Amino acid sequence: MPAELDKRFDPKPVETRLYRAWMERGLFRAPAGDTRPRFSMVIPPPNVTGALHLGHALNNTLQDVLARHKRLLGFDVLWMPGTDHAGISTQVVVEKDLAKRGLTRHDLGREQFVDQVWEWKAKYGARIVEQLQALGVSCDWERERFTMDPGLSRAVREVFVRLHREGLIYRSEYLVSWCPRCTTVLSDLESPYKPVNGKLYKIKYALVDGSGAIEVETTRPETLLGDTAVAVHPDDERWNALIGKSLRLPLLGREIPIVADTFVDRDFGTGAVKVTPAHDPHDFECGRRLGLAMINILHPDGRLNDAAGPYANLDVAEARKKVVADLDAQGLLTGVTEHAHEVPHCDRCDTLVQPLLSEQWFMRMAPLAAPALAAVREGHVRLHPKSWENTYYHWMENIRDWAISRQLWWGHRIPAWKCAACDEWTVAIEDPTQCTHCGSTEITQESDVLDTWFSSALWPFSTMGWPDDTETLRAYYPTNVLSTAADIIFFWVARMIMMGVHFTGSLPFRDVYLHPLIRDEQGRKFSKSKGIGIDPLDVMGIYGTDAMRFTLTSLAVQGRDIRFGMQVMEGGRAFVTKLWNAARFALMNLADYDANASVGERGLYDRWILHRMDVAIADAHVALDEFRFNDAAQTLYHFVWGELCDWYIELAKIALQSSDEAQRRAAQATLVTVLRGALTALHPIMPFVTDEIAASLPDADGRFLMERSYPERGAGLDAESARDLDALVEVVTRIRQVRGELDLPQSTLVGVAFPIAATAFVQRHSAAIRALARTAPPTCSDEPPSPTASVVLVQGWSLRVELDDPRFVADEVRRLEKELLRVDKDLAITAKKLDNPSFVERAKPEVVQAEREKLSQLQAERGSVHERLEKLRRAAGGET
RNA sequence: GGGCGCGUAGCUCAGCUGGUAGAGCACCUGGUUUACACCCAGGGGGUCGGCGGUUCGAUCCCGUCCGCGCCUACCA
Repeated sequence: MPAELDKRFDPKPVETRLYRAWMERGLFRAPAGDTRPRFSMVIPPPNVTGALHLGHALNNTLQDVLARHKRLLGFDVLWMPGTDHAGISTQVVVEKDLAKRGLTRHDLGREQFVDQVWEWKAKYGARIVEQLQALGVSCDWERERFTMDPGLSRAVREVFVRLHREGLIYRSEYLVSWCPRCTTVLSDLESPYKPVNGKLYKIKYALVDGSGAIEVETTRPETLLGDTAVAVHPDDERWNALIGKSLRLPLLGREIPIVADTFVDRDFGTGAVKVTPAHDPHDFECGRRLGLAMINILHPDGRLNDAAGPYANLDVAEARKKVVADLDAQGLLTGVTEHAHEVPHCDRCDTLVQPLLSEQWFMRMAPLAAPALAAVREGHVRLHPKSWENTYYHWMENIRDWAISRQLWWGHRIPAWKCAACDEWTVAIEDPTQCTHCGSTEITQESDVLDTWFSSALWPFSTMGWPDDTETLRAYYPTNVLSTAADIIFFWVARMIMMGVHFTGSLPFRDVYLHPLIRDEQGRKFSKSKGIGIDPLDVMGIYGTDAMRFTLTSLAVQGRDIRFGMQVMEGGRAFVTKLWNAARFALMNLADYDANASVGERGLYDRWILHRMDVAIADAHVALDEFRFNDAAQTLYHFVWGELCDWYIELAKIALQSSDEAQRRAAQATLVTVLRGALTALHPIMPFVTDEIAASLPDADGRFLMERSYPERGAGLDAESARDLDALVEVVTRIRQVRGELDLPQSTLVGVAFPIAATAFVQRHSAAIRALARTAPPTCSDEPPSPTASVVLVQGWSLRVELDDPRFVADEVRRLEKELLRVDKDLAITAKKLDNPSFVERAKPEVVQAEREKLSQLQAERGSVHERLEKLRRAAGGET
């Protein structure tokens, strides 16, 4: 005796109950020891900074779809969960939190501050996990990892030490992007360009010998304090006579040379460039090439230092103002123009980035990039959509060394110790007690930590126990799929590939799925700082988790962003409700159903829906294999709504009320089979509602859907039966069209007459036609239609719909006229094609043949419509 | 400045290898039929951004222009 379902589905209590039950049953656990084929993924570890956003919801829904799908296919699945310490981001939020209490991290000191961050991590890391679980994700939570876990920290040290030993990690003075607010170096990736409306200042530099002056232009006039040359293009006839002469640096009076360098663009400004090697990336390169002095004019906090002479201790903005004023006063400022350009800002705190000279740890990338590039080129790693591969190639081919040190407190502290005696570095996995170079015990550890992405790059194997040769690693590494956002291809994906190849000898994953970016209704990128965004927890609260998951899945198209407004959720919710109600209908009709009794011969309609289900599930699986999540969702949606509910359930009602016990039982059994099949197929997308319904089906056995598998393929339908069903659908639809166009109410049953040739068809489907098209019992005769009949041509039969009311004649005339217009239009197009000799000659024969058939069909249709119309007009004319 | 992508019904978007355009929502009409008004049945609505080209035939291929977006870049 099946359970009853409530009139309405109430998601929340079901979600919490089921998730707990799944966990208790250990359904997400990856055993590592068994013999089934394996499928593994690592979660892109969310930052412990804050809360889950809609992008996470999308990405993790899609991963969960894959994980559950593979389980239903019989795979041993590991989906490895965890979180990321997110160096700068987390440090910044904790500092902001401290600032509310009027404290800075320096008030606490390093150790205490780091303790504070761990507290933050404990709190928000747990919250993130809760939110992921609310989404229903089936990660193996017993294996949850954090990038600063002891094991992962050991992996980080191991990698650092090995790379250092291989000469791939080195220290160097370099012009880095510096955030004066965070007082740390930023990678290129962490300092995005933003448009700024600046000014272009034209400044006059006088020649020392008094023979004239050169004008240069700059957007950052304060940097002239650090100028050590002015450069011109060697082939520039305006200036090359002056090369080698000296200029008097304005304000400070220093003598600087005029140098030649081809990096100068002769067409920009005056063709002469001031060179500030310590504060501009291009000038730095130029300075290196020419051996120019490098004068650093900045303190790490962004104020000017003593090298700036009278401008010392001003911050950059103040110094600029004063420099400009002083230049102007001395008549050296010869022009100011508006100048819009793009300037790097700190990705985390939006502060203007300053290029600054400093000693940093670097990682040599070119040797690592080569195999990673080849892996994608040769198709061993595939990006989906493929279009991202070009972006990947471009970046990898032009890869630069990676500045890996960060002047932060939160993160993996660099395992390098500096000797006070010999000034050498000792790099070691275990904390050393003395210098390996001179044996001195006067060593102190580097205070810098590693860029967050350093540990993220190891994630696929560090989470599985590397560098130990663990069972987990052997079983689940390399992983199969990585699903992530496209904007971190370089930050993360490329680096995982490089590190994976280098340290494990294997590519860390085969397929990389880049999910679409979610934007708001106006197409803006979601952003916490601008307050643009939708909280997935709100969405789940209002519409239910299944509805959100279904909606997100059906929006996940390859290569296109998603515009998300709350309104699109309605469709998902409606679908959940539809499924629920279909199940309610089934259960109402299964009260006396015995799951163990044998099922006799299934009816035509039963076999049809089983066949349709087979096709739908197969299509959905192909779509999933190709990461076409939207297609998978849509295929199943259409099957459930457009075929199961719209047609099969309506057809089944006939059998269910039938006095033929065998027919009734077959329909009951089919209903159970199809419903369970549909629920299973939808389970990866909508895990909660499907499991909830499945538990009340009469064949429930206490197992969850995930403990079962997809329905077996096979309940085939022969081609002839399929055509028979197509004909039925068309007949019913055509009758409904006539009814609809004449606005007949449901209560009006119309008479329908088929030609004698259709007798067998009518006998087979009489009950269905009556019920679905709301007709009187259909008859078969070849008599001409009565004056008040509407005639439609379907399946080659002239079908008469008796209207029994002269009032409808006018409507019918209008309907036929419209019909005639349509047929004539189609006829014209088809005829034109066939009249074209080159079409008949050159088009594929089967296409020509199809056109010919279409032509004759249309001609017959036209004849019938026309004849009918004439008759009606005559009849109408005769009456009035 | 380069590279990539997008522009299809009022809205949000599907349309794999070229053969007379689809869905959901919205809109209009009619509906309490053994689940579902978050529903059922029917309907209207598109020169597939513009212009050229290839082809018997182009939303789909090529060129170009217009309008968006993303990535990337050393014009100070």
